[in-house]
Amino acid sequence: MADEGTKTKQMCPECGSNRLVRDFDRGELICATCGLVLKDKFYDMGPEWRAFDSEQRDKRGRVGAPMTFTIHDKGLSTMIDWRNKDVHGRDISPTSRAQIYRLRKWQRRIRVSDAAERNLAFAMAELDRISSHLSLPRSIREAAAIIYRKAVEQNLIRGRSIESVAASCIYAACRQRGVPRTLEEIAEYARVDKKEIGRSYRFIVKELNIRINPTNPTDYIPRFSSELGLSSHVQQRAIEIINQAIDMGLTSGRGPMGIAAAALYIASIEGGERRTQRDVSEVAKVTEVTVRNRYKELQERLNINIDV
DNA sequence: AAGACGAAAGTGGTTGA
DNA sequence: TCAACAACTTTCGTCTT
Repeated sequence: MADEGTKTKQMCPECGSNRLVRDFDRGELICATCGLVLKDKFYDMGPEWRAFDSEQRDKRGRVGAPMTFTIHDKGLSTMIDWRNKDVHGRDISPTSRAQIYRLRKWQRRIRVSDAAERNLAFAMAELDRISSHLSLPRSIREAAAIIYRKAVEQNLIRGRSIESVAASCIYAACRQRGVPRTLEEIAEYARVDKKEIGRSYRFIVKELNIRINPTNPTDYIPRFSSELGLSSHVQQRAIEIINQAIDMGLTSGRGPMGIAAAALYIASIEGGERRTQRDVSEVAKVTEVTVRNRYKELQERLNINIDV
């Protein structure tokens, strides 16, 4: 519903009234007197800065979660009274009683479909917001939206927050397309914690029978190594190490990020571009201890010697 | 002083009875 | 539903460069 009578300096070109009203749900500016729609995009949600890679975007982004778009009708909706009395308290005639009964029925129907629409719109906005923060390609966002719609169709949202389901759809879409983002990264921008997202994710994947390959640690390498400023040579070597590790079955049951981190650590030292365990563990979002454990293992089993 | 190391205790999720 | 279990984290003291 529209905000009540936000007065602006502008005048309606149709009727000359200055009672222009903003409808935030649709992003429209409307004349309250004659109903003319003046602009259908009075705000621009896009950032005023440009970013050329995800790091820059992270640094420049300062958009937080909106606080008050969750109350679905902002308490402004009208309800037809259940009593069969008119405004003067008199009984309503049987003929108009039947009419009013039909009106009530329709109002109920419209209101629920209205709420469903709104929830969907909210979820889509949430998908957009998160995926733009993570610089995800359009195709992933679309995939996430499709998953979300399926979840709605099968009534999987009930009992779960829209936010957590939206976030888990993004996670699922990323996993499906081999563009891995960690749960952490998604949780950073979603208004739900990692645990919640993980729970919804598992549930939805199970219920919708989405087939998801186990994450390959090599998928993380390009992103991590670019964040560490490592050369493509080192990057290549890290992938090589991981593939060897996979062949020897060293990766099963291990967290893919830990493996990726360890391989990058080894490769960076071999290539003379040493990064500290701390640096590597930071971009991979694991602890130094994990990096250490993994890299000790890899070093031992693959007979890699690092002379410092 | 920073980085690397490893022990020990704690956490959250999976599995199998 | 519960306990055992593996992977990973947190924390902290010690060693190395």
